[in-house]
Amino acid sequence: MYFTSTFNDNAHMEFNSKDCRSNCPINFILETFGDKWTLLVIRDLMFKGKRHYGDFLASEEKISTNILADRLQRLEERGVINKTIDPNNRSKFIYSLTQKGKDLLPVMLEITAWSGRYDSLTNTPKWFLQALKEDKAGLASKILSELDEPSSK
Amino acid sequence: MYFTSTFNDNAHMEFNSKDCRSNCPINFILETFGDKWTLLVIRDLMFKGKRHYGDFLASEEKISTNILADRLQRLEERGVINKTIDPNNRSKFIYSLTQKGKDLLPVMLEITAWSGRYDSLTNTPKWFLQALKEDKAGLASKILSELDEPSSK
DNA sequence: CAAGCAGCTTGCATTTTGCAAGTAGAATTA
DNA sequence: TAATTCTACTTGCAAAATGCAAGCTGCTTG
Repeated sequence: MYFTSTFNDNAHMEFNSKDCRSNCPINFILETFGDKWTLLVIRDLMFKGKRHYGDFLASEEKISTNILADRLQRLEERGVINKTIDPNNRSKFIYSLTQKGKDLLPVMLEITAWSGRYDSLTNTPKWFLQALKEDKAGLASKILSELDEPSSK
Repeated sequence: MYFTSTFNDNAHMEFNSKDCRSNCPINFILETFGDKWTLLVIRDLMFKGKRHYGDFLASEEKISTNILADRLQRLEERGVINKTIDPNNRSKFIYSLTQKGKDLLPVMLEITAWSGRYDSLTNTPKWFLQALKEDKAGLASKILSELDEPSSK
């Protein structure tokens, strides 16, 4: 079957740690994000304004198309992202973060801070790392408000 | 060769994103922690007072011994943990977090907060989630001080 | 000095990943 | 309106990572 559900039938079905190796919160996040690719999709949605399948494929880490399809489906199943038809082009889908996805922002920001400290070649701009130190909450709400703009492109 | 270095010869060799798929901070953390097991070892060191090889093997997620050996070695190479001989038993090694490892605490706490919000079966105690909301910094410094105690067992 | 423990290593079957190529439907172009 | 292109996948297969069991080695303990 080629058709896949555009809206999440299982939105009411919570994914929780009964389906996991343990009820540990660290393990819980690993069961969804514990691989080399999933968090890059979140990054693209959260920080890079990417919305379409082809946008994710074009990222510099070069995710392969079968892995991307698999990860997008899993993220939708678990309520982290939404998939809707692009009103401007009915052959395209728009992927976006749900509230559950947006709530990963503090995790993403702490990761960015840690990498900023320990990767001498990090591409995070100085002003961003500075803002992380001096006004994390302000930075976070700015990023969230940009996410809610009709289009960030 | 059976013998492996007990102290990190490459401590001066920084692992940075030149060896990675990109210079992105999110990708940087994935290159070390982007798998199903590594972060559980960090959790055991950070929150559970585990120190010995056998302690990690005994965790409820049941890591297998070859994977554990591989992950411990990688973490040591990358300067996230230290490996020393246990003075109480010269056939044992003690693993511990370096400063670089301890600096993952904010990431771990945000993960715990997120899972606390979205996993209805999380095993994180209510008081811990409460403390995360109300006094994150206080909670963090308490955890760090416990890490520095001579033995938390 | 024999037995046991702690920390691995090795071998092999299973699963996941990575790359290339193919497919289906909507939109665009000729 | 027929052919081509665009977008989002699916499929097949080789390569790599994982999982399990067994084995090995250097202490320590009886």
